[in-house]
Amino acid sequence: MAATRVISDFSSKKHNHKSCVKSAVKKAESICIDRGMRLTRLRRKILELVWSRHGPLGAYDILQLMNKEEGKVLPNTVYRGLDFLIEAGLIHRLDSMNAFMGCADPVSRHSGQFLICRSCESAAEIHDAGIEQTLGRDAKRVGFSVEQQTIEVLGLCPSCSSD
Amino acid sequence: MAATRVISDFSSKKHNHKSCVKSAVKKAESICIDRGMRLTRLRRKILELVWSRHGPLGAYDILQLMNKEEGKVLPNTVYRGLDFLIEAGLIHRLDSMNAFMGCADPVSRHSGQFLICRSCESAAEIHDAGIEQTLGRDAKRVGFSVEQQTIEVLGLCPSCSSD
DNA sequence: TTCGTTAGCGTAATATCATTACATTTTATT
DNA sequence: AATAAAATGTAATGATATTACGCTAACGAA
Repeated sequence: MAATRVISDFSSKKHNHKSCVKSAVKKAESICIDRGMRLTRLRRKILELVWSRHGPLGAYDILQLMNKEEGKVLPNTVYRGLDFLIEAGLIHRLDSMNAFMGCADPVSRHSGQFLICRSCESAAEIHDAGIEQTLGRDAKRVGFSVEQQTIEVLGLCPSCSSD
Repeated sequence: MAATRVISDFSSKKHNHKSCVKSAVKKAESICIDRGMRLTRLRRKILELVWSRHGPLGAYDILQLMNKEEGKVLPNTVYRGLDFLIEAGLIHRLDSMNAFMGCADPVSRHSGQFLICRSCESAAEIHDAGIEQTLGRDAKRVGFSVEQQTIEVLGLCPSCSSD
């Protein structure tokens, strides 16, 4: 049986965050080159901002940050950037909270499986291939052809549930 | 291994829809009585409208229908009704499409597992207890306490994929 | 029954999230 | 350099959801 992987855990205080933003951008650059996609300045900036939170971030939060760090930017611009990044598999969208989060494993395309803390609004991404397969099998049984799976589990993260 | 149940399938042309709305309301009434919840006229009306579509329906669609069939109603009223119905387990919210759908099995509380057709925007609800358990186990492994699971699979329903 | 409390609803305003349409600029290609 | 395609600028608007506050109806206790 395939093991469940933790793609990105709830962010701990001791991890070096700056370096993980950097690493995400580096991965993104190499992926985009490989695939002939253009990681422009704007797109890279948005990716950095998403990663800077190390957790779900709303489009308008990003907009605010952009306006602070770049010149004036309108919503549309942010959404375009986000669309690109999603398309490239560099970030995921969390439907249940209208937010976006960097993907720590953008090389292997996968469905999003998230544990979302309702208290601190942090999130962890996991990947359980078994679930993906089972869901695929279930869908097939009713003649449904799967294009994308979204799994979002709401609850309390370790640190919030110990409070 | 627990079997996967189809809670509500993609709606077929030959099923008697009127009777299934009726049955949903009847179930809802008995559930609310049992639990000491009040299924008011407004709430029942909203439940009927949700069921009348036999598929995901947006809050503002419901609002329009309310305005047609009842007097003037404002968004707030609809959302309050929807919140109640969700709370009672009588409908589910589909986060990926900002829509609401009646639950055909409101007696047994369960997480929502949906197959959503991107073409005709219909949806089927299934319940695979195995997935629910597995996800729970995965969460436990990282110390996450689950309160709610949402699974939304996007793709093509049988009739749309044969086109 | 009456009183006090709570739950439900009416109403308006506003917050939040996302897209459309079209002009302009940049980049890649020839 | 000329052209086409992709990316971005800009404004307006659309779609979804919540807050705040006041009134009324229902419910339980005295």
